[in-house]
Amino acid sequence: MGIDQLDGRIIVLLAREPRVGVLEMSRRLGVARGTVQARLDRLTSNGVIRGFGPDVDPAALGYPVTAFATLQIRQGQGPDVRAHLASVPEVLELHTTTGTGDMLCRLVARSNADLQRVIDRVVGFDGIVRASTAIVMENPVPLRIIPLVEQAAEERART
Amino acid sequence: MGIDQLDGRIIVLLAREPRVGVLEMSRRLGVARGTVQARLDRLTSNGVIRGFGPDVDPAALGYPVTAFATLQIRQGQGPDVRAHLASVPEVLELHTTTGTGDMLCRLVARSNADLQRVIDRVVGFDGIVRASTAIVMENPVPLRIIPLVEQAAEERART
DNA sequence: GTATTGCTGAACACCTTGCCCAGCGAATGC
DNA sequence: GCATTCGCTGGGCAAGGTGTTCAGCAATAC
Repeated sequence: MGIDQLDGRIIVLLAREPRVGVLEMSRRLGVARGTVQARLDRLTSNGVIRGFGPDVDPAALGYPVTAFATLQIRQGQGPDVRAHLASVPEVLELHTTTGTGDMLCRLVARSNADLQRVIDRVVGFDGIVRASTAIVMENPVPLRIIPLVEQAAEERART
Repeated sequence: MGIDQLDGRIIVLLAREPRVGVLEMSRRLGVARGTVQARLDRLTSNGVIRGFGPDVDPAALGYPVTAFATLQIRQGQGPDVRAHLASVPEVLELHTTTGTGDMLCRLVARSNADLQRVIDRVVGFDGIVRASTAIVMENPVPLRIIPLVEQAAEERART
């Protein structure tokens, strides 16, 4: 487990310029093409790189409102609630957290008014006891991984 | 704004098999290659597709613990707190939410014990009044976009 | 000392990409 | 009604990348 410096540089380069090919990467990194290919194969089969899925902006799709909802679940209703939430397209993400029956989910909606509809659909399910919602106003740090990758590569280097 | 059915099929196909090229996509979708290229160009310049960055799994990097922290910020300290949090690699994401001075951030750590170190670093900053943390136990719905894309394409189709 | 592992540099055929073009149907504007 | 514009089609072209394999070599492990 873990990545070395070359792995780190590959991931960072890939994150900054996803369009570069293997050959171009090998040129930029100063290593052989086969090396980059082997590293990439290893990183993907390792599970370090899950995939290269397109990063879609919900706002551009017509869903500019994001919110986080904390749900309190009745004991034993977890599986049902999960299935219910998974069936709602506006639920982008769902986590179960510490504490009895607590879940945290990320929602999107077409507008603040539409958010009410989404929340009603989300909480309108037997097994959800209580819900509290926080609407996102700004996103100063969008989901990122580069700093963590660099730190992981650095720490490995000191070994 | 918005996407039509072909756009939706392109995004979904791309999300399921990110490695396919433009030519292969055109074959699978039954349209001309130039069409797929034009749509992709439009989707990326539209901002619907932000990029194709590698999807890195923090757990495989050695950070298997995820948590969400809600922070209460002292009035006027917002910008400073943002800069501080942005400088912490373990902060993967930061949102400001409704309510006075509230922020929500996603953290990762090497272990539960390490999480304490991360939290100390995060909250050890003037301007953060209070923090409450929820540790993620399970992730029944990982970050997803396909259902929303399909819904957006469907709704557009009915126009 | 020997085997193993990982990187290098090169070669090969194959295929995709990026770009161009003319034609055509449908929607739009006059 | 008629002309224009727009998007999709299907084709062609040169250029370059990909997937794969190979031998050589250095560092490491046994």
